[in-house]
Amino acid sequence: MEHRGAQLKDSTIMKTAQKTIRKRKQSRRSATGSVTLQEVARLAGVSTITVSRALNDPEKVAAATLEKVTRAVAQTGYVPNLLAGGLASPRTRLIAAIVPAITSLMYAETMQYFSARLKETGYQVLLGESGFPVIREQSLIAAILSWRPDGMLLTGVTHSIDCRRMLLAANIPIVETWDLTPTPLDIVVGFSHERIGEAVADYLVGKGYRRIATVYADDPRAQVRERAMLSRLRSHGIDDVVTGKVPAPTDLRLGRVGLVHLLERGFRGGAVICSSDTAAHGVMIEAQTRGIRVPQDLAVLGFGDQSFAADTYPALSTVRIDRPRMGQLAADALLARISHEPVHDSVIDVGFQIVERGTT
Amino acid sequence: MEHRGAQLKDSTIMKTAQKTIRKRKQSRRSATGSVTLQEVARLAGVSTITVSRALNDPEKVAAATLEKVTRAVAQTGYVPNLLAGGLASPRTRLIAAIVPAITSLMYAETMQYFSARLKETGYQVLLGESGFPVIREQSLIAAILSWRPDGMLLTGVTHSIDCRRMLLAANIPIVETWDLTPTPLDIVVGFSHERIGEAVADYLVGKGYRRIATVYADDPRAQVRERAMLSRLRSHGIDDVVTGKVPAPTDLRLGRVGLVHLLERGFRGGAVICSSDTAAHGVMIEAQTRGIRVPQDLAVLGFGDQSFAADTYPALSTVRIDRPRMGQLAADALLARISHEPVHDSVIDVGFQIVERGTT
DNA sequence: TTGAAAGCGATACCAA
DNA sequence: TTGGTATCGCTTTCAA
Repeated sequence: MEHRGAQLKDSTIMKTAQKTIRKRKQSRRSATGSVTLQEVARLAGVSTITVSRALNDPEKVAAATLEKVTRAVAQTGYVPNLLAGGLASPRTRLIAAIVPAITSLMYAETMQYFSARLKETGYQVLLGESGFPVIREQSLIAAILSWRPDGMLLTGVTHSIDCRRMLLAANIPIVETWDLTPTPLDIVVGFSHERIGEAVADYLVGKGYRRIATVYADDPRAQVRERAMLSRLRSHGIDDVVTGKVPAPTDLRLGRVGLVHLLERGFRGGAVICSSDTAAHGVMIEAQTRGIRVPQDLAVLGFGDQSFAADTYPALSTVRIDRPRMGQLAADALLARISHEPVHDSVIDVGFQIVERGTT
Repeated sequence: MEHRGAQLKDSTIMKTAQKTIRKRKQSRRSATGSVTLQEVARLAGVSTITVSRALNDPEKVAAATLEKVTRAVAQTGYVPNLLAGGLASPRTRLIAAIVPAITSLMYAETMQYFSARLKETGYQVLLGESGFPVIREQSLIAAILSWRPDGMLLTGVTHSIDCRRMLLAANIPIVETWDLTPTPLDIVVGFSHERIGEAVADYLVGKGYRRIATVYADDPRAQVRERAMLSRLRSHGIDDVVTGKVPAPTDLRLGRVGLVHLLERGFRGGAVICSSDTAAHGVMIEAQTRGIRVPQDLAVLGFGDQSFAADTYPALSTVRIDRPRMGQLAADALLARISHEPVHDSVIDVGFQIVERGTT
């Protein structure tokens, strides 16, 4: 009996050992069917770690070895498994980004510049949409943190307590964008919506407008701009602003509807301020349809300075936000934090600029 | 000597064993600083695999156990590591998508519907931009395949030999979109650009237009539409079409410039066909600026039926593509393939529709 | 219904 | 410059 017991034990051990050896010796395709580092290593006649180095740190490998590895890689069509790499190392080469809606040109453009900058350095961007209104942010953040990104971009600076907790617990560099706050989670790259609201008010009053209306989206940042503007207008003695609210995200139709509502509520001429260029565009179309001349009868001011507006639409003044710069600075800030470079300023104001075209 | 050898061996084994035990017993924060399954398991007083099951297959776990696990998860703020999960299992819950440009509203909208559909089933979309013109597709595909996605969406049906090889080697479900082919890599969900070109030609001729011009983007699919249209127009006896080429992606400015060029080349009135609604929009703005009446003096036909055009812009006819449907069908097709459901048809034509508004 | 053990495919650390 | 070995955190397989 005892003998049998020992026999059994032995045979179990042997089986395991054999399995391991067989596995190592085979070096065939992995379970998933794709080529592994092992296979490349075997073909090149070196160890797996050497292949890894040849791929990630070519200068740390002898020229001859590099040559052999390169050939083996080409021959096998090896594609690294970044899941395994990310698991094994403290870097995943993944950056998460959360925007309200990718169909919003403003955010899409920012993402394009952000991604382009990161791609240069071998990072992949994982995109998440928080939607309007932002309700899913928490579960979205949890889902995206599951991929263990090396850094994260957020849109806006307002986050629920739970979100803040999760983000801080993740212990990764975070850059907030499209707004400004003296107390960022980590870094913030954006501009002040309050100052824009005030600047717009001053600008219009300076141009001599007294009869003013708004078409603003139901979006927290737009609301901040509107409130600041109304407040400043009041300090200029203007307190009969006709305000029109539309749901976010805005589109041409909402802009048109917005103007219709303003007219219904008795607004006649003056200036209309919109929360986006798209809405402003819609207002202009509706005005044109009704024979209201822009800018003679009605001035229109947008926000964003979209490419469709810049230098193309003849009669739309707007507030320019330098999106390429914001996207790139956000990427650079994250990269600096990731590589532990000193970050001089954790609050970066990219500013804004009122662009006057034909409408005001 | 033999004895010593045995001793040494033993002590080595013991050291390894001790290390392992220490590790197991500790169950502290992982190297990356985040909570692991181990920690949750220890707190819940169950094994790691039970926690895994409670999270992924709740119905395979006893109610009481589930309760304990749920509490432990909440208490620790556990966020699963999907890199580890994806590495360990044949599923990564990652789907790759490659589009020419995310700032192109057409593609952005398709992606939104595609992502939304996949998010419902717990998938994360990994987005890649191939750019205009498509040159980086191969390195992009390699980079994105490094994340071992469970499936992949491509825009268009034209891929280099090397790309096809890589894609087939990846051995994952693939859906090609925005075009049609009888020989898809796997599945194709799209529409025929040839048939659109022909339909547009027939439509215009049917409306009585003889003087025709084009503003088409330097984009392979747009070119197919244009060629098919020109060919069909020729068969209708129209062979003096004034063609204008602009770089992709189109924007309002390019539309305006496009019309300017047409006029410079002697085009006077008739109909202008554009490769996108955006370009068409630009043409209309330029026309308006020059006092050319649309549609009385000039008919304009776009492509895409963007939300900015649908029911909002009063005078733009267009070719409607059902993007929500295309995005969702693409997602459904991938999901079906991933779960090995029978796929009835690997070529899905979502069709198109010429929408007449005020311009033609 | 639950658990033990063996990987998944790469990188880090240390030694040679 | 190169390689051995031990992970990374999870799921799978198989056994209880």
